[in-house]
Amino acid sequence: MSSVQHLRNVPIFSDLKDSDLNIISDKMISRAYEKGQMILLEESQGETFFIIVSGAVKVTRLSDDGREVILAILGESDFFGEMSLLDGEGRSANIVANEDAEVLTLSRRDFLDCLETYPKIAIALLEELAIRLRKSDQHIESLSLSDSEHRIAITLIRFAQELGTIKKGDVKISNLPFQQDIANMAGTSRETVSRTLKLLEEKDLIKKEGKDLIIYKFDEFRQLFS
Amino acid sequence: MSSVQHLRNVPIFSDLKDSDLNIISDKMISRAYEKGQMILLEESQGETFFIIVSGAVKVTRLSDDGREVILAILGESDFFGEMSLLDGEGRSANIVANEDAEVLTLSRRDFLDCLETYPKIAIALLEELAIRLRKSDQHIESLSLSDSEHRIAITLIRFAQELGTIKKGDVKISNLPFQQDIANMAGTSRETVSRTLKLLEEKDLIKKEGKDLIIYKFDEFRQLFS
DNA sequence: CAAATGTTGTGATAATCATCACAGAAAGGT
DNA sequence: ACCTTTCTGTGATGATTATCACAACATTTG
Repeated sequence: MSSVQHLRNVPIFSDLKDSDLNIISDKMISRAYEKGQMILLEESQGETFFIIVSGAVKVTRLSDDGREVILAILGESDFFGEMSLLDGEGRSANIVANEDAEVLTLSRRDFLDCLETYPKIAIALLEELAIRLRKSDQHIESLSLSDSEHRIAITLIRFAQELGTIKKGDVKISNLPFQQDIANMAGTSRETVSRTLKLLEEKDLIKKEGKDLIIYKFDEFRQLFS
Repeated sequence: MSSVQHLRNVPIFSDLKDSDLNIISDKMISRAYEKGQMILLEESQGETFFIIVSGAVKVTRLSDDGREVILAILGESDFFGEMSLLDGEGRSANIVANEDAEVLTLSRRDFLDCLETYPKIAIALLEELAIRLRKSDQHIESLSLSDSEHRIAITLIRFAQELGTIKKGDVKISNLPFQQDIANMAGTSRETVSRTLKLLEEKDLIKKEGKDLIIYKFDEFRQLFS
């Protein structure tokens, strides 16, 4: 797929004419990262905007004692790097390739020019940030209340919404992240994730199938863990 | 203070000329709320943008079992309500007056017009949302890692940054929120907050003075809880 | 200024969950 | 196919912290 085709799939660019997309596309540089490779380091200066063409990355923060908190896992057509371009602060998070990943990058200068030239992009970006803020709020809520079973269930729901495919009310999450990553998102330990997944399976709410996970009756499941 | 004066203090409007501010100001309606009064209800349609002139509000989410999670406490010159205006989703949080509060409101229509007419506002708003997202990320981190002592300390740091006044390296938080509210932000219980504040005081890191709280050597304190 | 209401301090107890430890399973490399 | 590394399952144990219960203190209200 050409890089213009990719841009078209990115929500904040979807409103633009082909001619404008071409102009932007020409300014972008393609890069590839291997699984596990660090794409952006916390504390470094933020000078680039990234769009994911293929693969997935995780957005993390590291505590002083070296433990990792996963803020989000991003996939195809998601973008990142905009935050420090916008507010001028340093990076607030690390980005690591969670699988082999290919990205398009745009320089700070070109990105900000884009915002000025195409107010629609600015407004679309506002929408996107509003959505992310909403997700953060839900994340905060789930971490504040509730026991680990709820937190893990809510984390599964997040994955389902991002990566899941629906089939007659059930949702299948292909390539479920490792238990350690789920634990780092749910704010619990890897062992608790293991035990809880078993528990949910015994209650016939989910089913593990190799690398995939099926959530039965997704709507009811979501209801159950509100 | 006139309402134009207030607008001038709001970051997203601070770049505008007086003449433009006047135009916007004319479209705004002033409202007053008493302490404890609900300003916005979760799930209701979002049709209004609010700016706080005086007083304070808390942004909360309620879990199914009725417990309250406080996402933020906002004060003078802060604004809210923009999220559902931007992404069209329903409200994601409740807003309650935390003390008697006076606000200026702008309708959905006028707010969106503003964004189109003054691209600078859109960009300033992007900045503000980026800052909030950053704070949310920190909040998520603090809830994910760390024991209750850390979480409470970090909550105090957040208050200090929002409401505190510095005096020779110490920060004084006037009118510290109730322990129950601190607990709801830190994701812990009211009793644990009580015990932890005592503990921090015994360690000579903070001092309670009636309704106020002093954090000694704020920089070191922040270092300590990273 | 009493009474009522709201807020804080503190002990005792029990539940949840992190941690340690290790075995078994799966995936990846050569 | 074999070895190595990574990931998962599961028991035992102890630490942390929620919860209950109630007294003390503070603030508001009639």
